[in-house]
Amino acid sequence: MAASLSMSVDVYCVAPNPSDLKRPNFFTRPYRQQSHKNFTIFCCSSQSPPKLEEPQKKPSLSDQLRPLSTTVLPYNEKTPSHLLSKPHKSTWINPTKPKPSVLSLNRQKRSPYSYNPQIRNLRRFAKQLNDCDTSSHEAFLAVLDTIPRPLTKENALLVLNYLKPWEKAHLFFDWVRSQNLFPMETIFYNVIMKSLRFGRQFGLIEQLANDMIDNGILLDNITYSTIITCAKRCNLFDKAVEWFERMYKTGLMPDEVTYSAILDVYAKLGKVEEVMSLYERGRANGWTPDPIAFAVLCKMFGEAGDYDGIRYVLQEMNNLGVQPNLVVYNTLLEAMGKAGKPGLARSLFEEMVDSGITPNEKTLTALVKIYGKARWARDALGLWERMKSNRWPMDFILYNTLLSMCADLGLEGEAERLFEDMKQSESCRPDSWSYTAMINIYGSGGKVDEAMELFEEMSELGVELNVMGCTCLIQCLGKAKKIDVLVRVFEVAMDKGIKPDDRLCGCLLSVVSFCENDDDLSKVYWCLQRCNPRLVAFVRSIEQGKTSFETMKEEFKAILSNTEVDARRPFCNCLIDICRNKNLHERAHELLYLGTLHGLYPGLHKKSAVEWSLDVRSLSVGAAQTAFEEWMTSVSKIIERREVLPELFSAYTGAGTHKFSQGLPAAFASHVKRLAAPFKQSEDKAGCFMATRDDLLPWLQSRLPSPAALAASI
DNA sequence: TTAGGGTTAG
Repeated sequence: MAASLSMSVDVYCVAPNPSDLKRPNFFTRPYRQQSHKNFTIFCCSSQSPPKLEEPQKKPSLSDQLRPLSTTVLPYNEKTPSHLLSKPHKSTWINPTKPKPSVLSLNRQKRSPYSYNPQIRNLRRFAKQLNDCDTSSHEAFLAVLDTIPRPLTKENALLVLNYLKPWEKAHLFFDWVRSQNLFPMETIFYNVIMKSLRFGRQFGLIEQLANDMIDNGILLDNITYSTIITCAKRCNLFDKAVEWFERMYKTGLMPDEVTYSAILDVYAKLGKVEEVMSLYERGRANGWTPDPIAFAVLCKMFGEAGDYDGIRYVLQEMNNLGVQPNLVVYNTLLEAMGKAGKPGLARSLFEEMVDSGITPNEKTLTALVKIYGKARWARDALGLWERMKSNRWPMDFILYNTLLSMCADLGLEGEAERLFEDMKQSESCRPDSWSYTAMINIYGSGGKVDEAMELFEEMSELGVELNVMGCTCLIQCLGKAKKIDVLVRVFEVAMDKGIKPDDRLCGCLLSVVSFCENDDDLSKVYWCLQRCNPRLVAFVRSIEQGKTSFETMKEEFKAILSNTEVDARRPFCNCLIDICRNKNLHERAHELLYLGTLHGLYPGLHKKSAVEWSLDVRSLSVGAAQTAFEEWMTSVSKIIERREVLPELFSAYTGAGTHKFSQGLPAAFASHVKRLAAPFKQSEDKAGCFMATRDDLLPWLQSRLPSPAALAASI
């Protein structure tokens, strides 16, 4: 035995499959910590960022899931007794001997059924039950009396299969059971459970499962997989795992359907290690996963944006000779999009079409989204042409995604044509998403009147306004300084019961940052007060300039903790802009420091031996100016300490072509010009400002080092 | 939905 395989393993583990050793190690990536130091963002020390609460986390569920090594797969009644002792102690397992089983390689067989001559009568009867009024128990019983006789097991099962919604199926199930005509076998429970799963009735399903146990009725793989997937759909992940464990404890081995169902449970919880552990144990057990299992893995790695993981899945499928089907391709495309690989998504799509698979709505939606995000106008429009010429399937989600793509790419004319197409169509009429996309397009193009026309049209046609549409419109009105109209839109939205979210607050806060007169400012504050009074109180306290740094730090942390992750950086950007507009430069620097401390600006500064660079693309104009000053102050300190400097310094603002660009390159250019800093726009790379060490040194040495002094010299 | 698992929208 090769030394590398002579390893001690826990009794529950199977010996490693050598092919698994080729897998890229995506579990042990180094955690990159944001470095910082009090009031100096770019001279690093190693203090940990203060922990912010994640508002969307549900620790109560996932925390209940104990590690797999101590729960799932420990043993069953068939496990040899010598393996059950002292599970904590390492035991040598010879890989050439049979491995402990984790799943059955044979799927559960379904019992064959023969043609039922009464099928037409039974279907007619089921339809009568489906049509009858459930609110009247008597009416239901009256129809039940007319059931074709004799009421055999096969007849009852057929009727149960046809009944919907779940309430009717459940009533019928109880009635059949009360008739005591034949024993209620497993299949009855399986059929009713599937119906209950449609209604997301996990409580009832669990009750029935316990009835089965109490009455000695066997739970099979179909029962368990239905219970597990119902729990999953109800977000009761702890219940899903609990039933999976119970299955092992009763000695029943899961087949691949149940196994991939539980893989999906762990995947949905983001428990990648547990999923991979199960997957590898299954593989070591001789399992060749089917496309559905691979789709689960793809989705999981896609959600994590883990490109190595996606590559691993592709490699595994290739090694095992498993051809991706349409769903796997769709999942892979989504995953490539989430991992930020538009080029690979495009090749994968072509590979799929070449292999003879026709894309469906989901495929095209995924791809349109990817091209839109990547701002690949030519590919997106080419795809649209192919959709039309090949008559590939379209639905309203695809239409709306196309509209959003047009918004991302600023394709106003194309969006107008699509929107008209939707209005003419029977099945894809514009809904609130479509109107929002159009408002977004007009709003980001500064076309206030067109955006407002759509807002009025929505009201006339009874299309529901949503918070996103409202935010886009307010943003556009704010930029156009139409504050009275903005307040009216806000009031209408509130009257319609729209719940303001953090994006809307961020949008109002940005309007605050560029309001020029007090009258307008008080109107916008009035709106913001209704959404987030704590934020208003915070801004007011900053503006007054009397709050201590420590107090501000604590309150800022509390506000961020209560803010959705995506809205945190915009909040901080706006707050910095507000401070700079009020000439509170010191406070702006403190806020940038706090934002960096909380990880809102990752990758702001990069160092190599030859070049140090500042990437301000995700910063507002005021925040970018503040970051630049802070950077230069840090470099000054490094000069004072006579440390080594690189030859080149660069600041990157981006080309400013994005629809949300606030003209950052131009604002940055005038800022460095005002400071007489030796940064020059690169001719090769738009939005990149370069300075050599030889130019920068004398300029910095002629300046005072403090940021406040730098700012004061503007 | 026709006894069990997987994929689409700011």
